[in-house]
Amino acid sequence: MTNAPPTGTRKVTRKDVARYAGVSDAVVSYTLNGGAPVAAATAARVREAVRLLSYTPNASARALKLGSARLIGVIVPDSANPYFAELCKAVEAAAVPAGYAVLVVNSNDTKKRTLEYLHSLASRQVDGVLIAATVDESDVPAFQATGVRWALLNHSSELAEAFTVGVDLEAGARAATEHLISHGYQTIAFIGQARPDDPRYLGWRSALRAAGLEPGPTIYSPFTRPGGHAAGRELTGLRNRPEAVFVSSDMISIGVLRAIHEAGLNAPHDVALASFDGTVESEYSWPPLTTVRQPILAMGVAAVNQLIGRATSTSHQRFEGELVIRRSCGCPG
Amino acid sequence: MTNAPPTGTRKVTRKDVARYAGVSDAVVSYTLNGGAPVAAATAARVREAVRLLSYTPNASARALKLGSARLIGVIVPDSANPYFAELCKAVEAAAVPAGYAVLVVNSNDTKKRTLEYLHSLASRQVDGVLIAATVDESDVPAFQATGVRWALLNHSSELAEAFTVGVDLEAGARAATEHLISHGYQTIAFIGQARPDDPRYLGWRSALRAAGLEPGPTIYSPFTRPGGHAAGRELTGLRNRPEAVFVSSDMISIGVLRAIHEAGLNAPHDVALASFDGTVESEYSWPPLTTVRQPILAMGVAAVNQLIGRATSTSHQRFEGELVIRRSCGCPG
DNA sequence: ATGAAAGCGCTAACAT
DNA sequence: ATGTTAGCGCTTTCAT
Repeated sequence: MTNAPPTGTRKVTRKDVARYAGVSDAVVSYTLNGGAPVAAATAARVREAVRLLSYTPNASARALKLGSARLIGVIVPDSANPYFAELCKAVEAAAVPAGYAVLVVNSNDTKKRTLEYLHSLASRQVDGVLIAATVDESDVPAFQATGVRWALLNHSSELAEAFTVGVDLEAGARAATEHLISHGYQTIAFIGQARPDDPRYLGWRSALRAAGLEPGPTIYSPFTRPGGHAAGRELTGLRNRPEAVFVSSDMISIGVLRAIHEAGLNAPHDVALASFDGTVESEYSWPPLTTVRQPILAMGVAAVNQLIGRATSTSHQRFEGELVIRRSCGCPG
Repeated sequence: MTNAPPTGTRKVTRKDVARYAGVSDAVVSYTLNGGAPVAAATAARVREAVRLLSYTPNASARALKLGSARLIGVIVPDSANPYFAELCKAVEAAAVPAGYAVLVVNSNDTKKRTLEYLHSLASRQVDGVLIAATVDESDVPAFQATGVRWALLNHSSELAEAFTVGVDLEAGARAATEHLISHGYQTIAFIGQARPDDPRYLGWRSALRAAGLEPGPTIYSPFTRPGGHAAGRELTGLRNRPEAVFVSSDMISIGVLRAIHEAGLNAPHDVALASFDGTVESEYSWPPLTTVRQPILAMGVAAVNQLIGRATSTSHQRFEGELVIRRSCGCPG
């Protein structure tokens, strides 16, 4: 049993509606899209015909004529990652009310696929694409060459020739680390991209420095649960285990937490955590994570508006994260 | 700074390529789509022109001509729910290699939005839509009326006039409950949709009956983390707390686990759990969940094939879940 | 207020 | 092997 359209049923077009309502094709269009004034009685007849024939406008024809498919594309590394999943929903929440559909594709974090998808989206006459994948200056020319409007989502810094929206990673990391410091922990580790060009790393460093504390150990981790798990094992295996750790993402934290439990340790008692992102999972881990929540919805809305609305005046729109205190840092909460 | 296409640049069409390569429009089409044999030298010239002009075919025009946008739609209740997020990725994994893009929309579990989206997808000339939302017989006529091909994903039983794919929920629940029984637990509760038309409920019931055990308490929960949390509080508050519980989804389990921790209890020691779905999160909770893993990828592939390939002979394609043993049931694992 | 008709970019039937 | 052309369903300019 399959659901092919009943055989013999020709697709009903605008022309059928026009004939049925006794008007010209143009009037149907006017009635439906308000392109010109239509007499009330005529409009009613048209609408009735639409209903009766269950007419569905052909969006492809419309897109061809208009050069816009009322579609916006989103390129993410992994749509199943909760952070990106939430981001995509935010984009959808902003786009749908404005009459746009959202087409999400997975780059798996490869530049090659990102560019391929950008082309494929362009060919679909998208009105713009939001790129939430790792991107640097060297990618810009290729993006420009596609001719589509695009903007960078989840990008924390300015980028020449690009519109970007993202959270202030450094300030967030600093706030989280300061909170850890306020608990009195003397040695505070870092997990994530431990490089001086990573804003979270910088934030952690600067909070420590400001407090006159030596930086604790740094452990590299990709932004994945298994990556966090491995990093967590490294952490728990340390000869001088730090009292606390700033972790660069919730995803990583989830993995770290697993390693802590497996080692028979207790968080925050044996090692306290502060995390980053504020995804739902951070609320349901054990212990619940103290984390810097990104204003995901607001960022999605801003990005969509940049794409479909009039451009705002700034090239980079920076949002502030909000430290949400839960138990992993040692607070009673 | 915005990324509008450089002003004054007209979009390059097939005709430009043809002129540049010194051939007719048709030959460009033949070269690109293999509609007819083309001399090697000519083909090379065309391809060169394509490259030089960075020509991107207009998918809307193609879709209009062909009546197919090489697009498949997916309607889910919530794309940020890990189970559905993984399902969507599975669909994408099957669709993209076949040359189809995937457009995912959120119904928020309302019939109204499901139907609206079905229409909107139909108007976009999708080649089919996969519906992974709660659907019953009464919805079928309206779906049929849209004229699009559709199939039900995540639907565990037959449905007249529909093609469905889903896991054997009852068998899965039975296996999970049997495993709990094998641990020697005497009283085993149920959390989920505690109604005799829910296959998981039935599976739990029948395992208990077969073992000669009285059914433990049943607690209702929607398939969400907060729902599970509330159910978990109820569970931990019970005068005679059951020794174990079968939970209808990982999402719910995550919430239950939080309640267990908050009550100062220990799983599996104080209450053992077996769950359902096998999402990634089940592997990273504490304790990791013993759960019935659904073959998500295989189901996504099957559904896509049904939509775009030749129909298989069956109307319902049933998959078996696989019990994966972790710690929440009391196993050392 | 309504109609006629051009044309968006593409494919494919038909002709050569 | 290649060219010509009709037409997919729609919007919109220009007439009326």
